[in-house]
Amino acid sequence: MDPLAEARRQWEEHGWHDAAPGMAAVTSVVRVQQLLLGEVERRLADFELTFARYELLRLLAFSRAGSLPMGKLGARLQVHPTSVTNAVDRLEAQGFVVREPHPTDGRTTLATLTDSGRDVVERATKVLNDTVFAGVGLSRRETETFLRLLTKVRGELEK
Amino acid sequence: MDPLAEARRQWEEHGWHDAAPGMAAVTSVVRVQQLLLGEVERRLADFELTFARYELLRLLAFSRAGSLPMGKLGARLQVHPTSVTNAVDRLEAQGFVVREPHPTDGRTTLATLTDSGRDVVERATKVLNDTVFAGVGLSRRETETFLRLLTKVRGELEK
DNA sequence: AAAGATTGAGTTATCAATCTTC
DNA sequence: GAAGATTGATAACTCAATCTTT
Repeated sequence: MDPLAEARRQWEEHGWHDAAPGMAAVTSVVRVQQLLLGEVERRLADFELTFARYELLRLLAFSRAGSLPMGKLGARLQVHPTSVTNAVDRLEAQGFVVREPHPTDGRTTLATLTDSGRDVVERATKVLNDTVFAGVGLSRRETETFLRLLTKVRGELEK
Repeated sequence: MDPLAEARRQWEEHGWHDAAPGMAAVTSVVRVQQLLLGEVERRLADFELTFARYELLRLLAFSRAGSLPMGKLGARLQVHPTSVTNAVDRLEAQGFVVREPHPTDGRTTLATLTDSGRDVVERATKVLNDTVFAGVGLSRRETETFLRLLTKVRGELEK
């Protein structure tokens, strides 16, 4: 018996008809995220990376100089400044990035990709692309619909 | 500029066409979960509950006697045994549940809802139903499609 | 030996407060 | 004073190891 279907059944049974689909959607998103993130992090474990640290490296690798201000990283990844500090601490200890002073603004510090960091992010991307991103269990058409709906929900919540 | 759209653009630009939609889907799910859970927990903060603890109380309130074995809770909520111990520790300190020995099996302990626990979960449910679950930014029809796709992804990942 | 639950160590995220530089 | 980043405290989750009962 599926716990989520059961929860929705209970919601209907209590007469909460207006809220039942939304409850099921929220609970499903939480569960699917847990499963997807788990799968991704299992793959990344070989590289001693979490998804958060992987995303940070990925972003640096996409940038022109392989280097971005801490604040910019937080804005693009949509995480708190503290999380960036934490992640960069860890990545620096692993030798994947280094901290450098900003050339003109003494307040900001730059996180810069090392050769080792560029190497690991390329290898990790290849693995994720092949094992997880290539197939999330939906057809191509379904995936696009799924994305459209996710984007719509996101739009509502971000404004 | 939307960070997620930008990420997908980069993926396509690097020729990772097969993986781009999946990457976007995974990243979107992670982000939407973060936003939805944030919204839910902001509402639950008034009751000093997290979503995990709310779900546990909700499950107990649905049960016949308002009482379930710790292990059963973990199975239904699909979380680790340690998480159940943690959550029940906290809920017990808050006076929302009590631990009781199982009548016949000396190994298992029961988590039992108190009157105060039943009261708080009913009030919290009303707030969540009205403020979050009632509208996740999708039409009724879109919500059902969204749910169908989430269930399909979940099915793939859970097997 | 296996099931049920807990403990303790290690990791990560969040929040308020702080420090430096603009 | 405000922006950028860090520190310290707290909370939550995961994992391996442990303890009790079956």
